Amino acid sequence: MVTITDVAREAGVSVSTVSHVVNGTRFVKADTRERVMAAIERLDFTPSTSAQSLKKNVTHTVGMIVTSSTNPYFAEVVARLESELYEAGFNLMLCNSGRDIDKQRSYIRTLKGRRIDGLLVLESVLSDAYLELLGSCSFPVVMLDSDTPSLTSVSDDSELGGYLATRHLIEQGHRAIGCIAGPVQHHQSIRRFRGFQRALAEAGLSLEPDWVHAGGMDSESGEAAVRQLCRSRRRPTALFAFNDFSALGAISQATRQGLRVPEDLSVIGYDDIEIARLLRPALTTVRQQTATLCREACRLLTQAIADKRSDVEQLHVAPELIVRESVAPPDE
Amino acid sequence: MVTITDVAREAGVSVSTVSHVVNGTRFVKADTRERVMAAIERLDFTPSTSAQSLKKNVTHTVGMIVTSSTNPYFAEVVARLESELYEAGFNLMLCNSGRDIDKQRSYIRTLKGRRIDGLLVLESVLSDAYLELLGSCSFPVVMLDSDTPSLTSVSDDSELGGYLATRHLIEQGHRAIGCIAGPVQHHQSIRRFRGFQRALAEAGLSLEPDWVHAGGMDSESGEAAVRQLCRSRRRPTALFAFNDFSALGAISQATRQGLRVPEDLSVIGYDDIEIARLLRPALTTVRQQTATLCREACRLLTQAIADKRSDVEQLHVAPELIVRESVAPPDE
DNA sequence: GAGAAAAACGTTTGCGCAAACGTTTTTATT
DNA sequence: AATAAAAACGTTTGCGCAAACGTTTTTCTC
Repeated sequence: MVTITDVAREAGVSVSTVSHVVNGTRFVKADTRERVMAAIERLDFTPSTSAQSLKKNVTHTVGMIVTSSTNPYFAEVVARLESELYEAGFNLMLCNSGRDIDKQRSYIRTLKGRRIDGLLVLESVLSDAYLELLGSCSFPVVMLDSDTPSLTSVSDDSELGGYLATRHLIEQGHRAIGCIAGPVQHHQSIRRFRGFQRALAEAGLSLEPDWVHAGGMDSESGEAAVRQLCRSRRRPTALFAFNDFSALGAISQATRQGLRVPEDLSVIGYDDIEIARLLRPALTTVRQQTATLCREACRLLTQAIADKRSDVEQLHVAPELIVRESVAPPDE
Repeated sequence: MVTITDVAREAGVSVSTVSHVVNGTRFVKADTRERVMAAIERLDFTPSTSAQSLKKNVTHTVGMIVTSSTNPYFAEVVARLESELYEAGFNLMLCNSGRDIDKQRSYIRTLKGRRIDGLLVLESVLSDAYLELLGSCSFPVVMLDSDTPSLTSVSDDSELGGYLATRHLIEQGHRAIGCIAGPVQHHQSIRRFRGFQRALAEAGLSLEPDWVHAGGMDSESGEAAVRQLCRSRRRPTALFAFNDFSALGAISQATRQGLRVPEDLSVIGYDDIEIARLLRPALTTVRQQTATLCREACRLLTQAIADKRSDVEQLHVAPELIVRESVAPPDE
């Protein structure tokens, strides 16, 4: 590898001058500067980030731990954050934890060793052990979509989202409303459920325990939910699925069982993934303001990095109801 | 930050001993080793990767440049590769190029500076300038889904995939077959088109120029294709969309125009994204063997890194036809 | 044209670590 | 008990770079 010393020799100057030309940290006479730049060009010199980091104690690297970047919503968040960070001069180290505490531990160790400047965490479920690990980090940490009191976070306001979705169903005339929730540890799912309850209570509707189906936020749980509901005596006329995937599964299974959506069963989702608008019927859903969410997360993180402080802050981004075709008044 | 010197002082040994304990590179008496490990634990010491890299000239880092990781197929590839690399002891630096040559150049510069051990590239379109940049890298490069003669690559055998898709349509009795292709520079699209042509020729069918719609491999181009086809005098009875997204768009638009799928129009996609099986009708498509593809790419890269050589190699992975519901015999 | 000030560059150190090279201590051998 | 051999650890250098500290050269000033 070409080093700064090679360049200095080639240009007939000292390493110091090369360094100052590269970094613009000291005045260098025009023709000297040009000689140096020519040498850099000729030798294809790129300063070693490792050496720079060792010296300057910053790495311009941000770690990102995510449960699994295959989930389209997660994938979008990752891509957006990467772009934002690039603009801010940081590179992204991507880590898929797969919800495995050993991998999480291992990644945090690695990232500590790499002396990352900051960390972003996007996980649907957080264990206590994990939170403790995150607390032990000497760099700023920003959580996405999970408000943990001890850490800075930026989240979709899922309570509001759950409320908006449910109220929409109620306004369309539904009084028998079920939901396809996520796992009980899933914090955003809990918040959506709270919004769901609030809207029901406000409308004086009771919550039928049989109509709540806790699943894994995937299409399978949507399918399972519909299968289960069809076996019960009374069937809800509308379903609030806590993400678009389970909504898809629900619609898919309903269609297979001869139920028409939305005539026989209305379904509302959550997330507004790209294909939501492409389905027939197009999916009515709640859209997370991903762009805002990511911008804010990036802003909080880079600011904490720049200021070298990190007072805990909890930000919420309001979601938006997207009305399409999968919800209609009940047929009665 | 805690350094190896701090640990040495805390444990009452030399830095050398600490280093050897950490790396297991020399025998250390059991109780000395325990003292050192206790000190490491107490101080929460993690060796600085920057310093190690500077010394050992390896970074255990692999760069990955991808057009955009939001695309679900790309997202899956990224996630899989990250997992494979993690197993092999590497971390992933994710870079979204957005097809912008300036960003590509900038990322390659950064990655060179970071002295990455290897690079993975997943781009749908490659410019000459970009290829030259990639050629100038001193670390091994593995391309995904784009066979460029000068670089090692692992690709889906899209010619075969295009052939399989088209032959399936023909076997179902279709003789009027159109396609929704990708942009002309898109190499995988070109290969799919070649397979398409080969299958048609083999069946003695002619290729109707009006029935070929070149788009952007997104849902919009699928919609546009169907709109265009419906305006032409004679309409094909089947469509081969070069990816699932454009198939989705096509089906969505066809439904809107009152065409039933598959009764009035059969549609076959490519990729087999997760939701393909959830649609009604479930999407008949060609599945890329992503797992194999990623495993092979990772194997080639890590091997090239380990061997410090990199003889160019071109690998192809055979895709698989997935028959579902969106293709049926024509109605005549 | 002597001295001071400014301009332009050079020498050297230390960041944290691995490992080559060295030293000391212990154990075995006679 | 003297010596050799083996065991266990220490000292030091250099990886590539930034920048503190220094030096030399040039330009003013009177």
